[in-house]
Amino acid sequence: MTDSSFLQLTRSELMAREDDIQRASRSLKAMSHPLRLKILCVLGDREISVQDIVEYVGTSQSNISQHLAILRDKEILKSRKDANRVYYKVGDERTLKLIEMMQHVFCSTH
Amino acid sequence: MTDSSFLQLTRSELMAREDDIQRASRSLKAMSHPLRLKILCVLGDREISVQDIVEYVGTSQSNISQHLAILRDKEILKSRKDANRVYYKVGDERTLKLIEMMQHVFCSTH
DNA sequence: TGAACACATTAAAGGTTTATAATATTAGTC
DNA sequence: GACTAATATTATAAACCTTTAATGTGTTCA
Repeated sequence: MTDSSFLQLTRSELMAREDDIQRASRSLKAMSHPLRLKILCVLGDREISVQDIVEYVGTSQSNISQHLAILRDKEILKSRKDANRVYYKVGDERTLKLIEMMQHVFCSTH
Repeated sequence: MTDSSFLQLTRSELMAREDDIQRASRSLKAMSHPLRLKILCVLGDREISVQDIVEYVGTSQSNISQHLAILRDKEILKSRKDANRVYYKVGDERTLKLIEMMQHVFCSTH
């Protein structure tokens, strides 16, 4: 091993980096399931109800609900309850940017 | 369901979209394991040998080799053999951009 | 040629994730 | 209060992923 910026890090900087890795990989893992990625693409910057997500994405209500729970737990999505329905949207601006970047990298229509 | 850009898509556009989703989620899944993400971060835009990756990342040679194989299979990394050693680097510019974007979203030092 | 190095492959045990089906909860309507 | 609609939860079996340990392959160098 010759030389690296890694070798110049203090112990606490290394641990922060380790934390970032753990947090990032948890989030990415949450996003990397085909149905969950489809949910994110369908959402974009819109807010959509569970039943509409079910129709767009095309699987059972129970299945969608579990995938939404995973995305909510990892704070990738936020939900809001209005009367009978629950509406979901992407949690913050940076996550939305990341989704756009992913579309840019992976989608044929770009 | 009220209205959506999705409803205006032709069948073949929908299938292209489905393909994008499958391809993207396979790639993201490959990137979302903590060790593999760490490999990507360590690499950045450099080209590094397997043994150096082992030292930076900190697990067994066999384990690193298996994770590298996954990243290579999914075309996230490219490898080049020089004499005794194998060097890895990120496969293309867009993937590199995506990694930078991820760091921007997830790393405390940004 | 043989020893040592760098890397890849394989097998197996353990853990995690997923879809499905069944059931529960909460809110609105009659 | 009973009924329906919308969403969440739970249990479970199957599929999948990960690490470890052992072994294999190719390359250098004495």
